Amino acid sequence: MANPRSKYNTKQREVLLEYLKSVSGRHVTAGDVCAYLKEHGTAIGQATVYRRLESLVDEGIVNKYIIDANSPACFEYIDSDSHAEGEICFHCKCVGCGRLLHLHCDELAAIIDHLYDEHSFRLDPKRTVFYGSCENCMN
Amino acid sequence: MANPRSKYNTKQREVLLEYLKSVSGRHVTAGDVCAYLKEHGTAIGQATVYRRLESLVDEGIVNKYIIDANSPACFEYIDSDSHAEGEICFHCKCVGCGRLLHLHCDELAAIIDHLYDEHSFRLDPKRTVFYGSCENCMN
DNA sequence: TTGCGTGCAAAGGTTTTGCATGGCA
DNA sequence: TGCCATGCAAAACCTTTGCACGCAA
Repeated sequence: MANPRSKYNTKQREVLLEYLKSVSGRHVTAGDVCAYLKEHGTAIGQATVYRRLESLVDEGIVNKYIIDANSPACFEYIDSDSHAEGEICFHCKCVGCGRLLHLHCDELAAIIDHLYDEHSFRLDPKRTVFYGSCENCMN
Repeated sequence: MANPRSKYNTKQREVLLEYLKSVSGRHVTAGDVCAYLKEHGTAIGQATVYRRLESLVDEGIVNKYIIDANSPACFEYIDSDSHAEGEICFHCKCVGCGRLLHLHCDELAAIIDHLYDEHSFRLDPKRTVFYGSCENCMN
């Protein structure tokens, strides 16, 4: 977990950021990035993908989500719009089928305040995943 | 992510649970378990450790914590005290000091209904851990 | 020119899986 | 007796690292 803050503005960094912006709102894994870029003739070495991704996280331009010990980490470009509005994304993981739901919900966001005010706990939505069953998997 | 709910009560399961109880309050990794049991002449195959650990999580007897993508998962026995009849218990894990808070709170319980009614997601509080910072570690 | 950035391949570490054997109920 | 559980080893998986070369400033 070093701190590979980027000092140069390389083509690879640009391509990567471009792609992340183009899928803004969705979560992608390092593998997704590699696959997509390869298919589009702008391939980047996977080591570089991981290194730049990490540095973008350090720079606060990209968010990193850890869903599960055995799922790859997810990355998401932080839209300056939704960032300004302070929009918070919650993650629900179905233990049945593995599906991941992304929720933007004010009512859920309220629990952050509740936890803070009533329980002196500052919830970090980036690290927190709700586990349960999705529509199709509950029975 | 299969569902290896245990149906038999084997010696291995007992040994594992025994150990987890003995370190109740601390969290241990699968590797810790293997190492400890080997040193104490009650070795269990590592595959079994992983399988039983997962089933104990399914049974709600043990919690699983994912602190970081590249750290091994942590497990912790859930004390039956905080397990009061039918009461719903939420777990908050401080990423700073590792402290684990058990919360019994109706307002939090309400999010289960909310997720179910509005988002068609059935939250499993036994599997879900809230990550963030506790009173002492936020700054 | 100076170092950081890149790419390849290989290593690393955790967790899962295949398969034959053993054990609970 | 019928399954489930176990154990070993090997595989799978994501991610990091070593090293030589390339490139930004």
